[in-house]
Amino acid sequence: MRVRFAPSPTGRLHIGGARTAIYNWAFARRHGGALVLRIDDTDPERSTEENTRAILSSLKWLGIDWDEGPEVDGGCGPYFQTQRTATYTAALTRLQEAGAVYPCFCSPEALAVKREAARTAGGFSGYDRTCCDLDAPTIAARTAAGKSHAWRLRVPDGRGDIVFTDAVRGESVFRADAMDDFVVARSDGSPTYNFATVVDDGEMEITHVIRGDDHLSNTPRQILVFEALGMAVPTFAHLSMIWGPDGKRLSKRHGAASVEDYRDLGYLPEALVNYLALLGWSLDDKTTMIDRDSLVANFSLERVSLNPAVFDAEKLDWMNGMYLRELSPGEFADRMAPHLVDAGLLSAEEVAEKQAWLLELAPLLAERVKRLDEVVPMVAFLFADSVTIDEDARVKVLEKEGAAAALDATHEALGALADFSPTAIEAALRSVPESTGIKAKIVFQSVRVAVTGSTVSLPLFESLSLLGKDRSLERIQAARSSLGD
RNA sequence: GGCCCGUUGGUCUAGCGGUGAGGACGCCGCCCUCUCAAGGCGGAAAUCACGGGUUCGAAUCCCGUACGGGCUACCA
Repeated sequence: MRVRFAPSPTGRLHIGGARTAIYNWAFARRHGGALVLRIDDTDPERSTEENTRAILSSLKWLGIDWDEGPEVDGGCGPYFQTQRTATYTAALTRLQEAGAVYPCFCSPEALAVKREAARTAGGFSGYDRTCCDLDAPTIAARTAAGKSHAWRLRVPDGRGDIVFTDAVRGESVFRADAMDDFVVARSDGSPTYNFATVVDDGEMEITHVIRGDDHLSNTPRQILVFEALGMAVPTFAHLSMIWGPDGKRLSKRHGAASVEDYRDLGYLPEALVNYLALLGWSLDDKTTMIDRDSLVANFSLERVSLNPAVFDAEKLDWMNGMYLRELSPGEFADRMAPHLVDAGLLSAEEVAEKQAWLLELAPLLAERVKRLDEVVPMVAFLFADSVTIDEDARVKVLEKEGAAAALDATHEALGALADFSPTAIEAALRSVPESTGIKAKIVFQSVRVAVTGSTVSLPLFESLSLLGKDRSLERIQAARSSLGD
């Protein structure tokens, strides 16, 4: 079995494209087939090399490897459509010789006018076959006169219904007479999408075309091309779209829409793959966490759902948190380090120097973070020279009865410690309520606010230990002084 | 306009003629607890879009309607 993923480099790898890639990949791996990566860059206006590079790197980041394509030689290259013009020309020649296509001299403007008219009149708005039966002399004369023409595929007269069995949707029927003679080659000779993909899918011996269902309506057209070319028609499988919360195709308008966006936000590739795999496919009635191997072992097109799925960022967050918590402290530290560096909290060298310290910090963060970018605000207090105390926290905690005395007592208890480990700190702090009679909650919260500036923070004892004795005492002292008397 | 696809709690889904319509996210409550989380337990939440059939029996099969989406380009 041979499948392909054929993104067009007109943008970054979209979340929907990523899911299509994952399904193709899983299908290929499941059946021991090959995944071909082909870059459909026939749109010169919008295709860029930068996008191509970004797409490849996103796929790699997701852990999707391909058997043939850019950077991986196979027998069917090249894998960029812009480098395959000779193939399309040859295919077009075959169609010309077979009389399966004809030149069309109609100008796009004239066609647009007719199309509009036909549409408002109600009914069929396809090409009206003006140039369908031009005789050779006419064609020669127009060409000699310098008139340019496109090539259109002639839908065979008497062609019955176009029927195919979609691997996820079942039997699909399209009436051939509702199909118009569409353009296969533009007047500049370049192939259109519906022609180039078919030629390539045929030449590359693709057996299963798994793609978004925005191509469902194109399928009968493409089948006509396969037939005209005398090539085997592959099995099609159309995946429904991924929507934003408003029921519209997911896009940047909804916020993050590309794989890169999600990477930068601190999602783990394994979480994104898991989430996407289950957005439109299910293993059974209860599996929500599925790793790569199980996905490959169980993926099937039959269990792909037909209806569009709304992308639920909250569920992705939850899932990402699950994966984050499965990481070892070392792995977590490695993954979060880039975010600390990006935020300017640490330099790359410091990351290396403070490995042990980061390893202690990691587990504290892992259980309260859903995205890696959330670590930045949580650890900011550890990097700042001093801390600005949240106004609300000051009023609700520090200015309350007993807070000042608690800070005094804490300062003294901690100051006496030689060992500034979390357990030693905990013992010291727990002794304060006993010796002073101040409620434990007030003691802990006062210290927390003094040291972190907020009523919400990482666990107190560990935070103090991570901060270090000197800086902890300084902050407690500073908070205490600010209270006066 | 024409052609095509889809419709189970707010969201992702299981279901493929007989179920108390199951699970997950989210939400609410309780427990745990130095805050926040994480974790554990429990709960609310679906007249299976609507209307007709078929059948002893329909979320499941058929038809229609509504709503949503896609295609209808010398875009992909």
